[in-house]
Amino acid sequence: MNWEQGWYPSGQKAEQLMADLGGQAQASLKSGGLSRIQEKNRSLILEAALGEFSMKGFSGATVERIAADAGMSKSNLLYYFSSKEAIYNATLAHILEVWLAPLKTLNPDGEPAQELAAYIRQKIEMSARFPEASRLFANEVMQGAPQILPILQTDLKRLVAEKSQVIEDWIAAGKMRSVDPVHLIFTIWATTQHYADFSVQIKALTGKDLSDAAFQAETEAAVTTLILNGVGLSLPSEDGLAE
Amino acid sequence: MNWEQGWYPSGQKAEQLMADLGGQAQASLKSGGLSRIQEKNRSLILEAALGEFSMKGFSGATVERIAADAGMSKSNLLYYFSSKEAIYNATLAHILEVWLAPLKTLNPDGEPAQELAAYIRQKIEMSARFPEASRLFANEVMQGAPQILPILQTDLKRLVAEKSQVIEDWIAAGKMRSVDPVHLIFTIWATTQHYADFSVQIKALTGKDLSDAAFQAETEAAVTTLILNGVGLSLPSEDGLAE
DNA sequence: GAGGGATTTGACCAAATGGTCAAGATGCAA
DNA sequence: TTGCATCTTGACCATTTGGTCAAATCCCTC
Repeated sequence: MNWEQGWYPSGQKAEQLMADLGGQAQASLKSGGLSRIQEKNRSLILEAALGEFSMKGFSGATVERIAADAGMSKSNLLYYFSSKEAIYNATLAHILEVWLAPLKTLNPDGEPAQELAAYIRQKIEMSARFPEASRLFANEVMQGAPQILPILQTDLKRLVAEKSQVIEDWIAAGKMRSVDPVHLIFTIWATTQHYADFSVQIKALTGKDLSDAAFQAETEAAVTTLILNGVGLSLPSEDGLAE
Repeated sequence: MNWEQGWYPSGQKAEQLMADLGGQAQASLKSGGLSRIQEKNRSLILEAALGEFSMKGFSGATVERIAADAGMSKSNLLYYFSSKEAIYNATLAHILEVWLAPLKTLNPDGEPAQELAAYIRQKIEMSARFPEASRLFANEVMQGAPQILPILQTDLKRLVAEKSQVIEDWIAAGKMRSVDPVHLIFTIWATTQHYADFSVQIKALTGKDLSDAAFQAETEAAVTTLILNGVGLSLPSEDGLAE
């Protein structure tokens, strides 16, 4: 599979990618489950792989280093995952679900201001807690999404369409200013993920990043205010006074 | 220089990085200038390198491929640039100047709405015309900015501080809502660059990207409106009616 | 505690890749 | 044209790296 030269996925969908994760190393254990050792080692590997892939990208990461980080030999790692690409896919699948989860919670029956604020809060929380996941995802997409393009085109597209409709409905109901829902979603993604992906730059310029709780709160407030105002909304402040 | 393992820059500043670009391959030509052949080949190499580095990242790009894209042998390329790292640095320096230029045009004496709108327009224009530059920059920063961290900490920090002051002054003059200028700048960077860096995802979801003139216009309008409203401003619409 | 599958590893291999070098080709000034 | 510096390249080298394999060790069941 000619990865380096620009390999393109063969039509696999989210379910299949996810399945990679749960599948045993090589059809072991008569029962379908994973042994305790397998469970532990796979988890160690995925954690180490996330660190390496997010920091160096696919090409820059080495199997040897991932193995060392996971506390085992390269050979042993390749006993659990058949190739570097398999580790990468498993890592990607592992984070994708949790990464896209917040958008799913956008509730059509809620109030736009509350719902959008909650979404932004969750996304910033994700950027603060899982910056590596954000960078891995960014890396994958920037390289042309060779692995997850089909997922973007199907599952994510469906999700975005669904939530765009929610926003359209809010607009139609006169609950918020008329904006293109897709651009609104892109803006929220861009701003919130920026604080994870560019944390080094942010730290170079401000001296802080999202690992600082105060900075996280400040960021959340700034981004939330800006975007809510941007779509003609505002959040009731804590002491009950409109801003 | 142990790049792969996380090489960190030795305190070079923008001027030095820039100098790399203009310096001759190996102290040729009695006069300081570059020969016509040198000029042409360096330019071809930098163009090819931008394409490769932005698409594959530093590790993923190969000298051989860059040379092929530039229409010459690997050996010849290494006659003009002493190492892969040197090509990378030259490429980075080459784009950095133009990439940061728009912010410098923010005029303290202008009106906030006009000035910010113009800045956003320029940034989106950059993302549309030079998406590779955006991706190269994003890649570099995401990997920890090993080459340009000193520039971020000095030149860029100074520039951001200066322009933050401009925004503070606008706020103090009652010309716009009180916002944290740094977060505003980050938001503008994040949103505008997102359309370049994540163009594959955007195309997967919308069917278009900034290479489509109509989509570019639509994006510019959406982002400008959202951010200006976000800071309590609005642009007089073309037909003279307030929106 | 014996047997057998599961786990682990070091030795090894082939391909890719950054870089060197000497030799040849080309352009240019006198 | 001649001579010299510039330019170009193929052959070659050392290292890195993804992946294989057979042998050992561990773990669990009977």
